[in-house]
Amino acid sequence: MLWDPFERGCPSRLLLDRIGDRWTVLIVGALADGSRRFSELARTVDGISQKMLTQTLRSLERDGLVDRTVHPTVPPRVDYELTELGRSLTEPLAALSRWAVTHMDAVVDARDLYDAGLPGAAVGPQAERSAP
Amino acid sequence: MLWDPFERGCPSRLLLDRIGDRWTVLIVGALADGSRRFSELARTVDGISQKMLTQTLRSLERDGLVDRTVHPTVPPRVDYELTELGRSLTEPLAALSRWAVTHMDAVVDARDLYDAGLPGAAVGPQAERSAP
DNA sequence: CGGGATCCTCGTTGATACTG
DNA sequence: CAGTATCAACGAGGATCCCG
Repeated sequence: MLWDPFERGCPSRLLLDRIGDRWTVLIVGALADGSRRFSELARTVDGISQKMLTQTLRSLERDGLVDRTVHPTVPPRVDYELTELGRSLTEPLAALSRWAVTHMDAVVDARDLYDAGLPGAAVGPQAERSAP
Repeated sequence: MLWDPFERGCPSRLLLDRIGDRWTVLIVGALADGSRRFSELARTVDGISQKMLTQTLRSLERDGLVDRTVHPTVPPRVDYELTELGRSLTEPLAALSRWAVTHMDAVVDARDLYDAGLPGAAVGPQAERSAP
């Protein structure tokens, strides 16, 4: 079938939403180099609530990106690991993260420039005090 | 400076949010092969409201990813175009889109499997009808 | 045509508390 | 430890109207 994220109702747009999601990027990143426990993920992805962690992991599991393994020990222990499909997503997402980190400085500069330029608003030559 | 998206307050996490954003991916994708007018973008990115289009374009402009050119004609005409910085983001985002489109089928299958497996819930061997 | 400004409303998210 | 459940609330996002 033909998928097109530019189309309103297309499932691929929803999928794109999910994989570009704030937490997804970080969780998949945290799982990139091997299996991790629930609590490890919670610690690695700083600031995530258990709710969002659980919820996001469930989505990833449902979409076949993550395997969930429950060890019947006490206390309970649950391991999460990327599937083959999940590993194929690792590179694109890592590239995105790398872009953000690499170009953060440039973006900060651009913002400063933009914010500084707005108050004056007169970017072009002699735009001010022309009409009385 | 050292940027780390895994840290709670780090600006790079916010930046990652923005570039992974639903509309950003599509807008940058639409601008990937050249300058586009506002109305063209609105038509290309199916289902976006003018508010979100304007808002997202402003963010992209502020972050130095997009150039905005106003032609003083009547009726007005505004062109948007990726900057050098913006073009550097094109590939990572396109890769993400490609991943979504390419693996959509696999994800659909995984979902079907997951949804079908949940009702029974008994994945392991002989888990059912054990306790009366 | 390209927006700016408003209003309003869902949904996502985060705290909190309880369970196995 | 690893969730599930519930609740409150903030904010993203859509619809609408108006202006240059």
